[in-house]
This record gives sequence, structure tokens and C-alpha cells, in this order.
Amino acid sequence: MTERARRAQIVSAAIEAIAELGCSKATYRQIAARAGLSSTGLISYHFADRAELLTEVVRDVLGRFGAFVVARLDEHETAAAQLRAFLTAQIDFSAGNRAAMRALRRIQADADITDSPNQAFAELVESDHKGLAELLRQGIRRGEFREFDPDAMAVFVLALRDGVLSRLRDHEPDELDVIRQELTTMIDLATRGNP
Amino acid sequence: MTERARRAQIVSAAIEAIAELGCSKATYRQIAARAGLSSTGLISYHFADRAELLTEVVRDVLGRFGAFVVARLDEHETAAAQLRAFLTAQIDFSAGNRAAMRALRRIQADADITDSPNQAFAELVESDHKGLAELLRQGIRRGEFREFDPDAMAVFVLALRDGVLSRLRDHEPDELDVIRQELTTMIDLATRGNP
Amino acid sequence: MTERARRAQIVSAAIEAIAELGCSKATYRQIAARAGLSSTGLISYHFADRAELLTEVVRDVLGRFGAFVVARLDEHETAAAQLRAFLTAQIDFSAGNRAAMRALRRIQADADITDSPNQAFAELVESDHKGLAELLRQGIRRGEFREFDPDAMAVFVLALRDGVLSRLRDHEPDELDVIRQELTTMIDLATRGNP
Amino acid sequence: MTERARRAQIVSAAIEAIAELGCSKATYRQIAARAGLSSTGLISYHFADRAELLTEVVRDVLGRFGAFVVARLDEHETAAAQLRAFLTAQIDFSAGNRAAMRALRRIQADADITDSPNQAFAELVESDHKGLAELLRQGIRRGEFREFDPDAMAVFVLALRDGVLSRLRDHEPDELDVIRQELTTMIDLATRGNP
DNA sequence: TATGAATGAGGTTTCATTCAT
DNA sequence: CATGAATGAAACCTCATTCAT
Repeated sequence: MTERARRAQIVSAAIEAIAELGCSKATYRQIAARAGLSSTGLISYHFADRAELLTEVVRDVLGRFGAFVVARLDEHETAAAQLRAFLTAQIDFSAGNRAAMRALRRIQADADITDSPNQAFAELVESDHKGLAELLRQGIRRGEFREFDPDAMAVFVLALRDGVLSRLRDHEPDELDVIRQELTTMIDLATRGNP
Repeated sequence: MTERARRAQIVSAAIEAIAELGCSKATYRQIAARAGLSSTGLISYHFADRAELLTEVVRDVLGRFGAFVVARLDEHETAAAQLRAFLTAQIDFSAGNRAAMRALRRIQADADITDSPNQAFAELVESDHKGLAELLRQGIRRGEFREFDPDAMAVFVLALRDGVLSRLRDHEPDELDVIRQELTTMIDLATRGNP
Repeated sequence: MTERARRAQIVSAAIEAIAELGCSKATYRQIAARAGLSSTGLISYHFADRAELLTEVVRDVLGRFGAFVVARLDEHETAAAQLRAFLTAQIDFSAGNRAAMRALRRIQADADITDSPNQAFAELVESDHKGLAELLRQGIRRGEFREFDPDAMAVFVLALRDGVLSRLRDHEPDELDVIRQELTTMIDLATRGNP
Repeated sequence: MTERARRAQIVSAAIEAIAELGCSKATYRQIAARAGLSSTGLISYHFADRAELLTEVVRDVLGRFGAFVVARLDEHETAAAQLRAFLTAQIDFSAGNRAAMRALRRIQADADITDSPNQAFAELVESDHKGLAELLRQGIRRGEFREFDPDAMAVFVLALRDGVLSRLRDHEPDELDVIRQELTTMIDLATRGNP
């Protein structure tokens, strides 16, 4: 079996284990069991460290996540449409990758601020924020949006995204359509220029 | 030393340790050191379990948090004012209890879904949500708010709260005033009835 | 059981294990078995590190060794007599502490030059050499010995000591008396002034 | 690549690794790295055992060592001259093969008494001793040396050799000339017949 | 109650070795 | 012959917990 495939398999099992058990109980034994490995040594063989494994998990999920969202954004032109796409894309990805998203949040909460996985995460949040603020700034400049502080609004939009994701994480996805509709309305109300 | 005082002391040390080190590194040794205890056995003596200790930490923080917010809410009458008070109270408590809030989030993220501390947390989130939705429903009924889905809006408001708290956690509190102002505006725009 | 006694017991078991099996096979399991401990964790409880345990072994043996030799040296006054006492004391100690001496040599050979146990050892060798050279220098000054280079002779005397000890380590002590007698003669011939 | 050459290459890398790191840290990985091998499996392929590899290392060094000394001895006829040649040859070989000699000592010190590498070593020491004792016995018989116990004197001479080598190992070789000169004098004094 | 030594399970990691390719 | 992934035993160490004092 090729190294790459094995690493992917282990990362995938780690995501499952962390999502299900939490970071501290997602031991090598649990991960190995989920991946069908015969020895925890095989994990150490492919990853130098527990830290490296967690970093890889974060990198993997964030990578897929980012690619998914960027592809959706590219389909739209106006700032308002992109803003909507930004939110719905993330909600859709999350709905389809619940375990991965849950694992992500758990790793982030467990890690020391100085730890490598957390740095990757912090960078993403920051770049998310900057990109979104820029999008909003453009929308204001073009007159699509009313005048507001783009940084503050970026915080709110990201917050709404996270909150919705968190809600979807813990409840059945029945609500999804209502929430999606209301979210769009709310964002529109909060951002649009005077009619 | 009285049992009660000792337990409180240990809980307090546990909050420090968890906030600083994360759940998995907040060992009894670390907690004992922070509490000035000479033996980790003393923690086991006062708490049946690690789970019981964590549950107690959650209960303690949530208790203080809830009392603080309720007191603030009681000062207001209209739904709109209570909504604003709900948000600012939580932001203020968080700003003054950063370690406790961070510990809370870490415990929640680390716990197994079935674990007792996580259940306490889930209950709180649910009651938060229900209380808020009821508040919004009242506001709609009284004509203070426009017609929206109160459950969805509750999700959004809680999301905004969490996002703002998270932002304040990781950045200097300079932004606090701008964000607070913009938040009020946004909530008003999103909720108010037609002018 | 007091900490001190437990540490001594573990050190003693470690000496046995190292002497018998060599450094790399003297695992915590072996040591725990020899000490009658129920868990290897108990060794970790009393010693921070394997390095600390080995350092302690070295310190223990060298301490007893040094005390024994100094006591013997103090019984004599002339340089020639002290030189003889120096040699015979060490031979006697070694004969009575074969396991300890063997463990010492093994630790020294295994350790990196930078390791802490080896530093303790290197210091002892150096101080041995200096003390002996000074003794020889005095003997020359007083006319007890012929003119020779005291540093070189110190090397030889220590070499003879080590060689004899090594020989005694690997062979039955039958030869002890002959060797002791011949050694005295040899040293006399090599050091004494012209008659 | 021929089997023979590969084995030699591995042995050579093992010598380096052991000399530098000590027995317990000279893992297959280290050895493979030093030999430029791409897999530790290759070592297992050419040597049945770690024990066999160590035995081979010992055999290799001792073989070269012995050949070197024998060649030097053959240049001399009198017992006194051969005794001097015996010592200087060993010192010279050691000076030119420091890593190999250090590896040798480390293997010996680490090995279980029953282990194969140690047996090879013990045999050498014994044969060294016997050859030397025989040389001395001859010298006495021929009247070149005074009357002494040849076995004891052999112990001393070997001891002097080892001590000098050890000293040279740990100190700059500046002292070499003084020590060599003094050693000759000392041996002469200790062995020569009455003048 | 408090102490601190003891316990035993379990953590990650490394090792020599095997085996399919 | 060579490779490198896989194996499983065993290493050291830490943890929450227990227990005698």
C-alpha cells in the first residue's frame, strides 16, 4: 500500500475517532481500530508525532473546505451574491462533512495556542475574516450595501456562519431550509443599501 | 478546612488549569499545584471522579453566568431592550471571566457526547435558545419586531453572541466599542418592524 | 515506606540488573522485578528519568568508593605507604563490591560523553589523577621516590589499578594474593629512589 | 553488490554508530543512515541478528588489531624488545583506529556475559594474556628479566597498555611522547634483571 | 481530613525483524 | 538483492486513583 494512501486512511480514521470521542480519548488504539490497522506502531511509522497527525487532520479538512467554498464563490459576481454563496457553501460543506467539522472544532479547542494545528486554524480564521471584510468593502463601494464597518460586519457574518453550523451539528437537519431562508433575509436586511 | 471551601478551591484551580493548558493537559498534578495542594489524592478525596470535577466546573461557571444575565434582563421590560441586555450582559460577563469561559468551551469540545459535563452544557444551550426564542416571539406578538421565525432568529442571535465573544477572545478589546455599536444596529435592522 | 529507603532499594536493584545484563537490557521491568516492585511506574515515580536513575547509581557507588579509600589513606603518612594504601584500598573495595563496580564500568561505556552520569565519572577520574600526581610529587620532593614525571606515573598507577580490578572482575580471586604482592614489588621498583 | 562488500560496509557503519552513540543508541536506523542504505531491512537481510552484527564488528576489529600487532612483534627477537614492541604496536594501532577501539569497548561493556560478542572479546583478552605471559617467561628464562610471576606481570603490562590507551582517548595526544618514554623506563625498571 | 507513596492501566513511541513487491 | 511498508513486542513514562498512616 502506498504511503500516501495509508496516511489518508489514518487521517480519516483519526477524524472519525476525534469527532466521536473527543481529542483526549481519541488514542492511537482507537484510531488504529477504526482504520483496521494491526498496530498503533503503524501510526507512529507514518506520522512523527501525535502533533503531526493532528496537524495533518486540520490541513486535510481545511483544504477540502476551502476548495469547496472557493469553487462556489467563483460562480457569482455581485458582492451580495458572493456573500450569500459564501454562507451557503459553508453550510452545505458542513452538512456533508459533519464528522470532519466536529473534529476540527475539537482539535482547535484542545490545542494550546502555540500548537501547530491551532496556528493553521488561526491563520484560516484570520484569512477568512480579511477576505470577507474585503468583499463587504467592495459591496459598500459599489453601493450594493449600506454604510457599515466592514470588519465588524465580517465578525457578524462569520459568527452567523459558525452559529448555524453549530446548530446543525447538534440538531437534526430538518431546520436547514428554514434557517437558510431566514439567514438570507437577515443578511439582506442587515447589509443592503436603502431601497 | 470545610468541605465546601475545599471543593470551591479545587474547582477554581481546575478552571485555571483547563483554560491555560487545555483539557488533556490539565492533569490532577497541574490542578493540585495551582491550588497549592500537596497531594493529588486530595482531589480524588473530594471528587469521586475526574468527570465529577469537570461537571462541577461546568456547573459553577454556568451558574454564575446565568445569574449575571438574569439580573441584567430583569432591569428591562420591552423585548427589544431585553434582547439588547441579553447580548451585552453575556459579553460583559465573558470579558470579566475569560478563563472560566475558555475552560467551558474546552470542556465542551473535549467531552464525549454522552459525558455528563457535555449534557449540562447542551441543556444550557437549549434553555438559552428556548428563552431567547420566547423573548423574540413576545416581541413579534407585541409588534416590536417584524415577522420572522423566532427559532431561526434565536440561532442567529446566539451565533452573534458567540462570534463576538470568540473575536474578543483572540483580539485586543479595542474593537469592543465599535463592535458593540454595530451589533446593536444590526440586530435592530434584522428584527425591527417596519418603520 | 520512606522515599529515601525506596530510592536506595531501587538504586540497589538497578546496580544488580546493570551488572548482570548490561545497560541496554537493564530495563525498568528487570529492575522492578529485582526490587520486588509491583509496577515499573514506581521507578518513574521516584526518579524523573532513566538518566536520573543512572546518575544516582553512579553517585551512590562513587560515594561509597571514595569514602572507603579516603579512610584507608588517612591511616598512613609516607607517600610510599599512601601509594600502597591507595592501590590496596581500591582493590579491596572492588573485591567486596563486584556488582557495583561492574555496573559503574557499564554505565560509563554506554553513556554519551555529554551524559550526566559520564560527567560524574570523568570528574572522578580527573580528581583521582590529580590527587595521585600530587602524592607522587610529594614523594619525589621528600626523596622517597626517584625522579619521574608525576603525571605519567599517575597514569600508570591508575592503569595498574584498573587492570588489576578488571582481572579480578573476570577471574576467580585466587590470584589476588600473588597479584597484590607482585604489584607492590613492581610499584616499589618503579618508583623508589636509588638505594 | 557482492555480499561480502555489503557486509563490510554495514560493519563499518556499525562501528561508526556505536563509537559515536553508544550501543543502545546505535539502532539499525542509525547504522543504515551511516551506510547510506535505504532500508534497515537490508541489515536484517545480511545479518541474522543484531548479535551477529555485533559479533562481526568485534571479529573485524580484533582481526585487524591482532594482525597489526603480530607484524610488529615479528620484527624483534629479544623478549625485552618484543615486550616494548607489543606495547607500542597496540598504542599505535589504537591511535589510528580510535572509533573502532571505542566501539569495541562499548560493545564489551554492554554485552551480557553470555553474549557471543563478549565471548570473542574474553577469548582475545585471555590469549593476549597467555601470549604475553609466555613472552615474559621466556625473558626470565633467558635472563633478560628478573624473577617475577609472569602471570601477574602480564596483568600489569596489559593494564598499563589499557590505561595509557584510555588516557590517550580522553586527553590530547600531546602527552604521548612523555608517556611513551616514561612507560619504557617503568617497564624496564620493573622487569630487568639486576644490573 | 490530609498526606504521599503505591498501583496498574494505558499512553506514545521505537525497535528489530518480516514480507510482498 | 533491495526496498519500504507492516508487525508486534516492549520500552519509558504519566495518569487517576487507592490506601496506610
